[in-house]
Amino acid sequence: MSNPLHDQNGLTEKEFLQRYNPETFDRLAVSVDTVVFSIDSRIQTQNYRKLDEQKLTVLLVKRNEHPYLGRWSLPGGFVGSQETLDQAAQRVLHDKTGLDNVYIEQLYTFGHPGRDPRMRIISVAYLALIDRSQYRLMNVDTQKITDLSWCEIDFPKNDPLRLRIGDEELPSQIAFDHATLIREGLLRLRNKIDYTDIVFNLMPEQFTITHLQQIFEIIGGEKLLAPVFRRKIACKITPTGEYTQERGHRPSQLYVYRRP
Amino acid sequence: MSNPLHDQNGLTEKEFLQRYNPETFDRLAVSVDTVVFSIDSRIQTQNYRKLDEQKLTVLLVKRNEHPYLGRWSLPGGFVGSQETLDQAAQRVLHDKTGLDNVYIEQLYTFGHPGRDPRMRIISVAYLALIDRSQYRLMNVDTQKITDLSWCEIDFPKNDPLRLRIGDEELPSQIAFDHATLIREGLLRLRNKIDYTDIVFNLMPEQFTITHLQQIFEIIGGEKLLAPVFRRKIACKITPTGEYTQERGHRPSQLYVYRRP
DNA sequence: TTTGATAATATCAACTTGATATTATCATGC
DNA sequence: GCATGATAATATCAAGTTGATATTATCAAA
Repeated sequence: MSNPLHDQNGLTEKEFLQRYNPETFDRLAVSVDTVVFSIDSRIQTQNYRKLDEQKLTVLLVKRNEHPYLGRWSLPGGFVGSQETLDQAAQRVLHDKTGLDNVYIEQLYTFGHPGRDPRMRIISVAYLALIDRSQYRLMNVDTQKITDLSWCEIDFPKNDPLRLRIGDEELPSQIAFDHATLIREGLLRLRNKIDYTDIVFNLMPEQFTITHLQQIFEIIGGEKLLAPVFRRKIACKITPTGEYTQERGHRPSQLYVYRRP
Repeated sequence: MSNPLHDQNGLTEKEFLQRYNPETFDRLAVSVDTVVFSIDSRIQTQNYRKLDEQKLTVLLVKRNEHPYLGRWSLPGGFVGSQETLDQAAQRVLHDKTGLDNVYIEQLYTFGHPGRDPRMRIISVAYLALIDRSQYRLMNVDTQKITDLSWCEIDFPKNDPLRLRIGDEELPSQIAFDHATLIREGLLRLRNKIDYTDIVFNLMPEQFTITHLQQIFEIIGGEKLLAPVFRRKIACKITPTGEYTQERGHRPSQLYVYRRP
């Protein structure tokens, strides 16, 4: 729909657009990088008892290309010319990790000149949350990526962020400014866990209240009182009537998320 | 600092970067658009009494170029190749409106293809808050802008957003997707007013509690109870001992923001 | 049946909140 | 002077929420 008005060069909007030359601006690229969190629910059996330790993890890929060849980075890629930013984030996840149809939300846009040695690259960071048990990781892009790994996170309140893969501490090994992106993602998650329901994107279909509380504690970075937690969460979950089959103590009931 | 490792083409990072051609990606631009809010404290005298009505306003500019020639838009511009996004937002404000050294925070990045008819333009939106009495607006860029104006906002809770300049209702007259940007800025402000101190960026040095409460009500979109509000705000402000000189009723004390 | 583990609920004082009522201080006008 | 009408500021208080600890429940093993 062309605007009937003419500008200072006597052009209508239609004429203006036909002559518009995009090359007049500096060369620059836009990428999306995704900070994917999930819970590692590792079950250890000690004596006759089951001990399960929950870990918050973030998904990293090992780069097989310059720059930062051989380093760990977040899964990312350039924004295609015909896709929205949300679509770009979903596509990048699909192309690099095999994950589909994941909960995402835009996190922050990082644009410091020099954050990428190739050229000016502005990165729109996305936060993604998945329940690991419902997804299967795959290294789709073996040309550019040699490895995928869940990286364990330690982030107690008022303490610095620590990242670990196996026995290797790696904040300093992380490519680009991606350690900052992970930190921002964690702070967003810590902030929103109290006034939204996003945490349930990390949970399996059924879960116990104790399990849920542990995840609140890991993300919040501090211990909570069980009766207080139960009161707060009660309105968001529905009991199933089923119970866990753990041994050596009273079984705990399984709940499901109750959508508002 | 070159990486000693070689990639699949046998190149070091240094060699890779020397041969890197940025032209392999689609043409695309990044802009910043700023949503500047301020309070219009208009003072009307009726009979012997002073009535002051507060209005929340957003700064708009009237475009003197295609596209959307003659329409109102947010002040915006392209990101320079050597500046950070925050610097770009501050520069754009300076270049288009004469405002300097303003409180800003990144809001959201809008990248829908087709949001700009010229080409793919990804816009990093910024939220800015100013105390109008401390700044002077200026139309610096008369080439591209014919007018600057504060646009009045009405946004009661659970109701749609309404915008007005003088007697003209203008949501539909706003260029690009800028009505959406304004709405997102308002929702951010409404959300953060309760758990941060950003509202004081809108306030003059000294203010009364009633004045502050009115601003909370406008931004929150709902009425508040005075004693409850006073209790909540008490820890954030310091009484000055000075009082307003209003006539016809008990004078109200002036307060200043107490930084934490 | 005792022990030791975790789950789940009960109890309760301290604190916070929403709401209304009361008191304070001014200018006006009879 | 004193009643009036306006807004500022505080008082009061019941109801609700929170933090914390104590108690009870249910299981398996020894």
